Amino acid sequence: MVRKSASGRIGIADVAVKAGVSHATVSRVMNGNFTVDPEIAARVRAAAAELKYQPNPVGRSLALGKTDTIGIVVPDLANPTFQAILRGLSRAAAQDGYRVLIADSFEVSSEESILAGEARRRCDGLVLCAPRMSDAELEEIAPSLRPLVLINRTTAAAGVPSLVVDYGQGVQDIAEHLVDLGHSRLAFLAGPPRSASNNLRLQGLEAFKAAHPQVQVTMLEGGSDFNTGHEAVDAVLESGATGILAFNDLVAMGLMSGLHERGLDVPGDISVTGFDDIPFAKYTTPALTTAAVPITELGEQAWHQLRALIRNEESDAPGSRYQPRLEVRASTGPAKAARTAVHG
Amino acid sequence: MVRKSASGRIGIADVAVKAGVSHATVSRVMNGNFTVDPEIAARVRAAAAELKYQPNPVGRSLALGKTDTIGIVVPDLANPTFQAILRGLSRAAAQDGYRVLIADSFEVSSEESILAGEARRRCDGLVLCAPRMSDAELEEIAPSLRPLVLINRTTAAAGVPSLVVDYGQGVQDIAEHLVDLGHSRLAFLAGPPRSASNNLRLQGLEAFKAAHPQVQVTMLEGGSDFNTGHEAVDAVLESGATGILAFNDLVAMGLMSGLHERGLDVPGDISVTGFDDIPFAKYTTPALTTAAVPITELGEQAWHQLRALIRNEESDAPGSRYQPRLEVRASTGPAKAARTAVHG
DNA sequence: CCCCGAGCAGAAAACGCTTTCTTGTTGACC
DNA sequence: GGTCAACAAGAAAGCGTTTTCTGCTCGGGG
Repeated sequence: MVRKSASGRIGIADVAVKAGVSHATVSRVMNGNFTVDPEIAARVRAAAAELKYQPNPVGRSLALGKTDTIGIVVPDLANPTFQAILRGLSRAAAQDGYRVLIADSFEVSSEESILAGEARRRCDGLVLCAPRMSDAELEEIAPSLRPLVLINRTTAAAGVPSLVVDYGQGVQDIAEHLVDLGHSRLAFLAGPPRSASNNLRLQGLEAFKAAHPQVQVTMLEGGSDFNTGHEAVDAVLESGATGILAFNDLVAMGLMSGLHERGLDVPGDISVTGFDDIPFAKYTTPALTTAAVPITELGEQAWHQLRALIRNEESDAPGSRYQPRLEVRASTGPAKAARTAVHG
Repeated sequence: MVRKSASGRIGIADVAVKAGVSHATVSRVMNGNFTVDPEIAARVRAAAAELKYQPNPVGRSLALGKTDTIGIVVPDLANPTFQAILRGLSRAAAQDGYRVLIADSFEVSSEESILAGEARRRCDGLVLCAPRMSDAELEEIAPSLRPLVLINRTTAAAGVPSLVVDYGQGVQDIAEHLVDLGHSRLAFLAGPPRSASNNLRLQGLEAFKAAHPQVQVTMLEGGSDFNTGHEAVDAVLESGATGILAFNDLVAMGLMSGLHERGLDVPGDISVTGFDDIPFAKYTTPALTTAAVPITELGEQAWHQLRALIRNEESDAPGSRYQPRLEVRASTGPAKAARTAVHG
């Protein structure tokens, strides 16, 4: 009848009693300390096995000052981009014996720093994913969150590496591709206003416009999901553009679906591009031209940076920059003769 | 110069010293215990604020015997179904102040029980999502994992509620729908062999076949992702079926993409159905007919069941059963005249 | 034969918090 | 004015580990 007095669970004390040794010896055996007599060690191991003893990680964490857990804060777990990052992070961390705790801020930027703080205190490190908070706030709380790795955001705070995707370059590549196909009237379906990655895209487009003054680029309000694209059909048609750069693949899919409902052909009438190259992009009809971001790898790299920070506090990791790769598929094609605004 | 001797972080002791009171009093104040003189409480609060004191959750967890964290074990974080469950679970748990720790078994069923045990020990409860392990193994470890909630799996072990989706009924509904459209030759693109939900679908199809002996139903090997569907085009065409039930929406999308490449029209030549109604299903071209599973709600309900278990150990929650809802869209249509096997 | 170092295991402190137990003070009631 | 209840705050005991410190025993060398 194995039973622990208080908690109901069996602890190190039970094993110690059963093996007729002290707590300390049990601990030593469980941690592979070789300064224990082999015969006693065997007895302890036998007792532990018989009682199905499993060390309590909370007690262990308190004594060791580490939890073998990292946290990740994302603005929206429904977004495939963040899901992919989470997946890459989780997989990489698991290989080193770390688990991941997730915190979803639901795009409420005011909650972000509290959430991040709470998560950080339970973990050995934190990944802050595309935070929506202001630069000032980020810089202020960053030091208290270290070891910290940023994704798609940078900060002036010291010792905080960032992994950023060069959305500006990516969007320029896409625009160039459309121009090469003969499109001279483009439109950009923007993303969430607070998103740093959206700003990078806008900067990229400014650079593009400067280099191609003859191309007309219309800016349209937007968001980051299907509906944004689906509901933007009217605005897109009114713009008269023949080449549409959607904020991401989801928006592009929503847009294509809306265009299809109106009886318009992609890319015959209008060319559409996405961004991210989520797995679905290859299987839309027509397959989506997009800029591929090695997003799972980003999560993986985030772990590697964080691991370096956790292991030796002073590895001032530099962070790195990822170049999207243009992925030309069937949703873009040669421009028709110049169109004028079309309704419904 | 605020600095804690050992850990570098400031603890309850620092606040106590600064406020000129004992540790106990600080703890009482921080936990809203009203048996403290208001004036002293104010002093403590001021000290805590000035030092930016934040209680260490690990110490707290050890003392209280709870972590305010729950775990979820999924077979594959890349699967949109599990992502949606995770999202619903995380959101619901967050509203009650709980966080979630994720564990991905990467479809390695032998790792599952170890992973589950480790996760459970760090948490107050566990959600086991479509576990791939055997019934025997599940029943054996279930008691040690309680409070435990199962998703898409049941067990004879006591006090373990399950949330299951009636995939059998769903697949029958879809098949009926195709028959109503005049299809008499169907094919089922199966999912992963170890998946319990796949078995439920197969049982549903058996029931369907019994009720409709005149309908021919071909079984095809499969999987759960895009590629499965894309690579199944040949097998599908050889089967001569005009109505295809894909294991899930991903497989259906892969299949539609493959059919499109072969120049076949959906639903003109072949009708295709999915399962799950992931957000993408509405935006494929043609929009996908599928069986909608309230998957995010499933995650939410999982939390509610788990919460009941955590709060009063003896609330023997019954678990519940979810009925998929047929969602007819544009990927299914009237059958053409009977086709014979077509190649290439 | 005695002393000292090495080696091994138990005792105890530490990790940071909560909570019970204890003590000292105050106020009320007889 | 004395006794006792009520109460507020400090002391200390946990929670389950790890790890340092201490002490004991044994073997070897002087």
